[in-house]
Amino acid sequence: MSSFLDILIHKTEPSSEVEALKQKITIKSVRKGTVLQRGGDATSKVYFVKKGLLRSYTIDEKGKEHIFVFAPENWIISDGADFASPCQLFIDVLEDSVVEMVNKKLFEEVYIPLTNISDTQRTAAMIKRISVLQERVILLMSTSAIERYEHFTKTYPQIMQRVPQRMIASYLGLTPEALSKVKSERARRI
Amino acid sequence: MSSFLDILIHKTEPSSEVEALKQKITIKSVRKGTVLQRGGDATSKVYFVKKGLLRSYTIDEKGKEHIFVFAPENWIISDGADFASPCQLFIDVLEDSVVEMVNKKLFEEVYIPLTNISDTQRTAAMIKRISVLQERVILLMSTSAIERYEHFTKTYPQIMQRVPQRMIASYLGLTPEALSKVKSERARRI
DNA sequence: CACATTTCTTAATCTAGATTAACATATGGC
DNA sequence: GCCATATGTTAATCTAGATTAAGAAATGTG
Repeated sequence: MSSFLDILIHKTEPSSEVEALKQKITIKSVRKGTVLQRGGDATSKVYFVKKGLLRSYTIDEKGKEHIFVFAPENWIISDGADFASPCQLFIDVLEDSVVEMVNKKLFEEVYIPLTNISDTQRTAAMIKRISVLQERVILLMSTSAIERYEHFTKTYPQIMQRVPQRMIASYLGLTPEALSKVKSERARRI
Repeated sequence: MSSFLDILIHKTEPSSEVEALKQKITIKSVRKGTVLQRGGDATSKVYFVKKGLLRSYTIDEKGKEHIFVFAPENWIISDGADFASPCQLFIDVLEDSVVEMVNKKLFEEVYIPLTNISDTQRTAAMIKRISVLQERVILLMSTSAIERYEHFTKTYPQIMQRVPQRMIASYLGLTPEALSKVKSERARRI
């Protein structure tokens, strides 16, 4: 995946529209702990992570966080809700990062038609996304805590090294104590 | 949503390609109970439900079914896995139905570029899909059985009437007994 | 209609994971 | 290096939902 600006720079016929769009894309260094977007915010942005690590999450009525995704280098992160509705997700910064950001509405309406990425490529990317979410739903419905943990370690070994265990628990739909327990039970069994 | 054939029929400039494609789309009446596709099958199809009701689901190692989606009239149903990998889902028929079916690879490679649906429309449809899956993941991670049930009754009242309660339990990630219990507890509380 | 099959409910028991709390280790800032 | 804060572990207790089993209600079929 190329960054937003990379794609625009390589656009074959530069036009004033493309130039105007480039102006709307912000590059920003953001420090660990910065909250970029809150659940309930009216407008939402799309972030391309050039460097560092971001996450998206919800906070339930009891104040508990549930991590939806981690986004390391070269990932895009945003609220998946259609932009008509207010966003569901918080997005914040887990490591000092550099991100490109663009308004989501702009992204969907202008950025996509203006770029050279083919229809097919973009469709393939979205199908991939849907496929990952499908697997996540199936895992949540049909597997135990330890199975989900083992799946995570295999699927995202890089992220394992970079986030505290309690956040992996949160991604898996577990409390930190439960993950700790379940890991030590497995260790004992082996 | 129009059916596959409807979209092709309204294509502005008919061509031999479009005609060839029409030949590849099958319309079929299928009886309740028919299994259209099994998890592990190498190739997968995309189904448009003209009439009736289909569902997709996995079967875990213990033989337990987990329903992924219901698809009533005018819905599209297919395995969301990218077509490189074997399919994860079973698809079967819950009510005598009429479906249009097309090979998934064909659908992605040929059908999409040949039709008049704009890029933007299709992108919007996929974003909607992603948004629904995002909400499903969040619900599975952060809410109780009864909350998920109440959300389902509000979101899919039509489906409520048409499928046995044990299938709703399966969709919610519950056993039928648990759903029955949780419903009667709520009824008592009110 | 009668009988078989599927579906739903209730109740008893069990268990994975939550909750609470206390303590042990890191990690980071001054 | 010292203290504060964030993180991880363990253990005791609790609980939502699973499992098992049995019976009741509904639905379908000859």
